[in-house]
Amino acid sequence: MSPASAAATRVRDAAPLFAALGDETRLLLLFRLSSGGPGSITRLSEDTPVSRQAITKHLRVLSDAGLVRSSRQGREHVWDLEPKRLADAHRCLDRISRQWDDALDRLKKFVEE
Amino acid sequence: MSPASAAATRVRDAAPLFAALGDETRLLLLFRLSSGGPGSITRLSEDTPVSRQAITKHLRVLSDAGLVRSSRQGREHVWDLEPKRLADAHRCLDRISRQWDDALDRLKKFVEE
DNA sequence: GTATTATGCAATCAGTTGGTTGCACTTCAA
DNA sequence: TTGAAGTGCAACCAACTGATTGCATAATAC
Repeated sequence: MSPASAAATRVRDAAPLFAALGDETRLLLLFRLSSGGPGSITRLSEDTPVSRQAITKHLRVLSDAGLVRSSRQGREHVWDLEPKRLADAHRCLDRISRQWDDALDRLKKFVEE
Repeated sequence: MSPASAAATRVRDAAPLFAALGDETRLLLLFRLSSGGPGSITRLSEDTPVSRQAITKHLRVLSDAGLVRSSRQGREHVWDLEPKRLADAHRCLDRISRQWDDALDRLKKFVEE
């Protein structure tokens, strides 16, 4: 695969992920889940100033991005982090960080010349 | 600072960054800059299907997020990555990755119990 | 069974976003 | 100096987003 199309693939994977992470309420939800453990919609809504419906929508976005998942327990929907996709996301971030390192090195050398 | 407000601060920093990264065109621009070096708006527009004005707007978004900067050279505006902010972003990604690692560990232990 | 709780669905709304086009302005080169 | 090249600005547009409210539905508790 050419470098250009490799970048394109990487970008198609990463952009929706970043987009899902690019909202304060959603990030707070993720932090809430990662430190406080799983929770129902109602419980997750209690921590925030926005309505339950708004939280539902945000969970849907995170779910579409594969970052969380839900399981039905009685009348409750319990949401939690999705380990597999979370690991994917982590690798994705590392890869981009590494490429940025390379870019920083390039800039550094450029300045030194 | 309490854990909750620490998370809030982290989130306020990270969300706009992720939002800026959450678009294919902008990510491609960043990869283009990190692999191909600095370039004028016209040059950067040549690689993409969208108009020059669209690229200008995306560069503005990236600039607001502190990820790129421009310098005037004659009638051209030359854009390049912003090393300092890029390093900040890198650290931010690492911090979140680490927290996710912790969350994954927690999930793992939870499953094993 | 009936009230309560947890959730889903739909309509609505203002604001943002990603994109375009047209025109004006500055700078460079012949 | 005159035309071409590189940008900026402004208006405009369709689509998406984040959020709300009201009502319906399903499960639980008493």
